[in-house]
Amino acid sequence: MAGAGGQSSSGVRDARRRQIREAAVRVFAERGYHATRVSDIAAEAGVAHGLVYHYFASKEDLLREVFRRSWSHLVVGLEDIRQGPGSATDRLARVVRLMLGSYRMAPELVRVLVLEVTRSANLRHEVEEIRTGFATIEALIRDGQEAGELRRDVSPELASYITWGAIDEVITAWVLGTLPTTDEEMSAAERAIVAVVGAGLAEPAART
Amino acid sequence: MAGAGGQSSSGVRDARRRQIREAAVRVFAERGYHATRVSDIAAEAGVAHGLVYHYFASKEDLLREVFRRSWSHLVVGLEDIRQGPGSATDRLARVVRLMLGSYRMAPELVRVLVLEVTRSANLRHEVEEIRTGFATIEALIRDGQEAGELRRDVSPELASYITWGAIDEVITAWVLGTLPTTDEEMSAAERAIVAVVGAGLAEPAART
Amino acid sequence: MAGAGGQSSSGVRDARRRQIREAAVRVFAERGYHATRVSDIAAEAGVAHGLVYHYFASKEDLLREVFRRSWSHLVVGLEDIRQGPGSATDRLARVVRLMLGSYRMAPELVRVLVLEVTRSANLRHEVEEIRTGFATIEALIRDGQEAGELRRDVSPELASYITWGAIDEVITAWVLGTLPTTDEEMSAAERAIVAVVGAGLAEPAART
Amino acid sequence: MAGAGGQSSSGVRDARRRQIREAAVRVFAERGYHATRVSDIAAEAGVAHGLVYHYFASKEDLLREVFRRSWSHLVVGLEDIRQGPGSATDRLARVVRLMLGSYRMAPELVRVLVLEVTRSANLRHEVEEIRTGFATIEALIRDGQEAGELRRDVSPELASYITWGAIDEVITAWVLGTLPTTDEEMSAAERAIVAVVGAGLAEPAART
DNA sequence: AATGAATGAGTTTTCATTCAT
DNA sequence: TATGAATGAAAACTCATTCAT
Repeated sequence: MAGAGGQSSSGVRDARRRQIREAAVRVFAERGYHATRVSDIAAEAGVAHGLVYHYFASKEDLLREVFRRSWSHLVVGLEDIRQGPGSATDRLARVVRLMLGSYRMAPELVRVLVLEVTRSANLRHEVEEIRTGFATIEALIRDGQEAGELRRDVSPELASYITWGAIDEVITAWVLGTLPTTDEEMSAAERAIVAVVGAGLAEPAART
Repeated sequence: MAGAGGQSSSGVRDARRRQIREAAVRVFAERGYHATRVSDIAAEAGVAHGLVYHYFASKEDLLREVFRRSWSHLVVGLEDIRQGPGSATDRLARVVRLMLGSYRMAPELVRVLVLEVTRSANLRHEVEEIRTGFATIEALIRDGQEAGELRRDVSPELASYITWGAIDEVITAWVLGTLPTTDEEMSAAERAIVAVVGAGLAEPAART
Repeated sequence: MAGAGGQSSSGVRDARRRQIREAAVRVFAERGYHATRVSDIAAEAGVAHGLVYHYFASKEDLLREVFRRSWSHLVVGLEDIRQGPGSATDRLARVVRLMLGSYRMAPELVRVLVLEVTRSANLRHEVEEIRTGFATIEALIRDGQEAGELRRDVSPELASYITWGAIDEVITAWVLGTLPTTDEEMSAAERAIVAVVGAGLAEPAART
Repeated sequence: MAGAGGQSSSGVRDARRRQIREAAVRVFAERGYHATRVSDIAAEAGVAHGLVYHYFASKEDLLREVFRRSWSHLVVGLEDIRQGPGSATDRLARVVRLMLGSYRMAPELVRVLVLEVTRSANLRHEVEEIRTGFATIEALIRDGQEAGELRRDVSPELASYITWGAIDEVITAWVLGTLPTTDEEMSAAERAIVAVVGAGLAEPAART
């Protein structure tokens, strides 16, 4: 009984944490981190605002948690792609698809990641974690260079920033509404990034 | 004589405005817009905080002013490049140089533009103005496509976001300290962006 | 039980609101609305100043609330008198007694009403509500005229302003300390107003 | 020359004082004393706000000055009436006419006197001076009682407050716009006050 | 005398966080 | 676990007053 109780209450605990976390994502996305009040999050989650502090140490901790949860998910996906099959160009294309796809799946979450975490000066530590994502792309590009598929006159590090920047800018444009987000347009954006970055990083001899 | 007097007192006013604006840039860059107190700006400028309100209506107004001043400068530079001589690829290279160079000239200012204004949800109206910069790059790319220099299978609009994203990401990395900012490294970054975006947007037949 | 709980917690809320409202009355009366700081009110109520904003939207809102609460009480009393028995002169006397009596009961409150609300240009909307009180007196006087008890050569509207003015001036004098407020003196003032206004408004034929 | 110069500059000084004082009256009337900024007054007068402090010690001093200037004018008028010819009732009528007439002449000024000075808790000293006005009316009424014209069962002091209150309330209503201010209506109000207060204070035997 | 830039004390208001229940 | 009342630090902003020119 204690065990079951423990489990079930642990499950309840997790459900509550999740409920609050997801409410936070929506409100952060809507109003921005700084303009969001803890009571807004609580109201969105349908709980008393004091309860937020049972589950999270602070407002910043909540943002951090939102970030970690989703970011680690992305990082795993990127690592899978890097270790997976296909040419470097194919795998880069898959990276673009993963990143842009995550916006399609959870635009509000991505909005928070893009507008709040990535650019926040306070979340230096988290920004470090973002580097993990870059590092995976960087490794993927280095692999491609060593395999003779990708040009070697550009450092893998810089190449990863350029790739990431292209993706990030498009997502930001979707988030801010400066690029349309119909399925058609989103697919076109995906193809455009793949085409430009693919050609831009390809070994000259290998360019189509 | 009255005219001269008017000018000189106007000059004093302008000098003060500028003094406060430049102090604001430094403090915004150092601590971020939200974490900056008006009294920090006043202290940095060496004036009483009340004086800030003599010259600017509010803290947000100050940020807006900082943005407009510097942004319009950049926009003019971009437009000059677009209308200037050279192949589309040459002019794209000049765009990259202008943007990255502005960071070299005034890293704190660019930091504010990049981290605060560009991503701020409150400054929607200003974000609109940012589009002007994109539009110029877009026009430059369209010109290149029509001249047969640049590939036509990517819309000029998306191409401009990709280009901008590559530039923006590198500047952000400089600002956040995740990429080194020695002269050597900054030049390497410039060459990398020019190389990758240039090749990525080039008409296949024209690729070297 | 839930109901009782709801009631009691609502009762706690109401008690706090009341506690703060009554503290506000005392401090407004003591220092005047403009010179009163929200923190003064909080201190008088023995709570943190932030709590004031838990219960009232702003300092002005608090004044408005004080006004509405007490004014509506007076208006009800006036209306009761108007509809009650007795000659018009008797009922006018009762009106005087009600108004002056309210000062005896809650001099601080009346002081706020008289010095702050009634004369404030900002509370125009509330000044509208004050007209309701006048209107009741006006109706009472009109009734008296139609019954042949009161003179008809003075409009009921002007007569109500004159009556009200006599009452208001005496209360103001009490508030400002320019007339003594011993029981004896207050009764004398009441008799004086009743006598003068009564005779002044009486139908000539009916004058004693 | 020195003498002439002194005179003329003294005349200039007086003109400036007057210019600022009259501007202050208009702005106080428009926005109320507390809500009026010194710079508003300066702007209304068309001078720099620093200049206000060359002529007046403080904002409160300015209000005090406005009050004294006009109040002493009224007090002189009241005293003239008291010492003048006619029955007590006639002279009371003249008092009403003087007071109401002053509103016709300078409504903004009267508005300041009525809404700001008379009711201000800060201007205790000035409120004392107001008593002078009451005292004159009180003396006039006492004279009438001693001459057997006015009833003796009401103290002259209370009678003066009642008279004053009737006048004050009507002026306040004009100021706040709750009574119409056409010539016709203003004359009707004057007649009403004279009729009611006159009959109310008359010796019973003498009532018409 | 005149200007208006400069000062800074003072006030309202917000909101993250704590805590009694 | 859950509530929401209570706290108080912190920050933007105002404006009377001073003062250099």
